[in-house]
Amino acid sequence: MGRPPCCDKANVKKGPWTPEEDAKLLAYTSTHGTGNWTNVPQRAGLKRCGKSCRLRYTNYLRPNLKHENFTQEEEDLIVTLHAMLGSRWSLIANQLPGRTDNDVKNYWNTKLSKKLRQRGIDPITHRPIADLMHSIGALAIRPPQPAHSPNGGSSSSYLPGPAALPLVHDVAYHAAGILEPPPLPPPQQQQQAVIARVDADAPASPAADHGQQLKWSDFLADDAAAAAAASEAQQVLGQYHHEAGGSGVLAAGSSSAGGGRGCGDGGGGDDGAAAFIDAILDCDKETGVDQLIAELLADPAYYAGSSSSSSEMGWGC
DNA sequence: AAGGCGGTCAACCGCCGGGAT
DNA sequence: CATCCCGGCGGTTGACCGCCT
Repeated sequence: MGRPPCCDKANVKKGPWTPEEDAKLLAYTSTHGTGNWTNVPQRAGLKRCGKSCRLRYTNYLRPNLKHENFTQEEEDLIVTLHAMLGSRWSLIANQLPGRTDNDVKNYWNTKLSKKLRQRGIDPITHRPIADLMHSIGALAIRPPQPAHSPNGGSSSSYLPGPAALPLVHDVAYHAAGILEPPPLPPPQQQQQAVIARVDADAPASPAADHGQQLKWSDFLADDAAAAAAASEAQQVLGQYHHEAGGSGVLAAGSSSAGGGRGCGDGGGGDDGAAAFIDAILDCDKETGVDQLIAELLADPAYYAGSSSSSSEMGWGC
């Protein structure tokens, strides 16, 4: 059962905001601050839904918002973070001062995803499209994967974390091996977090030459840049996980549609995946690379100068 | 000049997690 | 412990605009 409407839709104005409405909302927030949005329309004299007021404020009226075009550095950062986090627009926007999640989302959907596609990169997986086709062919002969979702509602929403970590390598466009989303490991193997390679013929990646299996830790240990980037994603996710209080925030794949968010009531698949994440985080702590993250995030040159930069890909303007 | 078309982006919708009661 | 309510999130929609034919 969904929630009832937050306001009486019959008496609520919809559509574009007028300057007068903006002025009222700004006047109210400047004197009373934000919060308790459900009461804001009444107190500010607006015939709007509280949600609409909040959205208008956070996406347009809020102080310190940037309204100019995205810079090359911001583009690079969005692509990098999207490769690591998927469509966690609020998380990505948090790394871009003055930008809102709506800004980032729109920019991605209208500009960046097309840029990537034009350059032969799948904007969802951040892998070369040609390699994707190859891996699709490999998947076609694999035995079917067990259903992850008990209600079948969001079977496409595998964890972005495990999927994204090797993609950090991919986003560096070093053509790491084609990796599939992590299979749900049996309990005795969860701590090992072993990922099977789909395509043994893929270009070299750490440990790629040494067998059909590799561990996340191999990536972390063998490539400092990838380790740092991966750890960065984990730290961001971990922080978000902490802030959000635990469950639910790690689910939903980068391309899941139709409200595939959250762990819901916690199917077995998500439990396994959560353990998988824990194993990665533990590994990260051991290597100590998480300390690098703050420095990397604080240094724009990391994004501009790393092999993952768009300049290397030539997709700058 | 006008209609079609695609791109952009503000706004809406439905769902979720978490705090309050 | 259960329920209600609020804020937040991501996906989607639709109005607007500029370009092209």
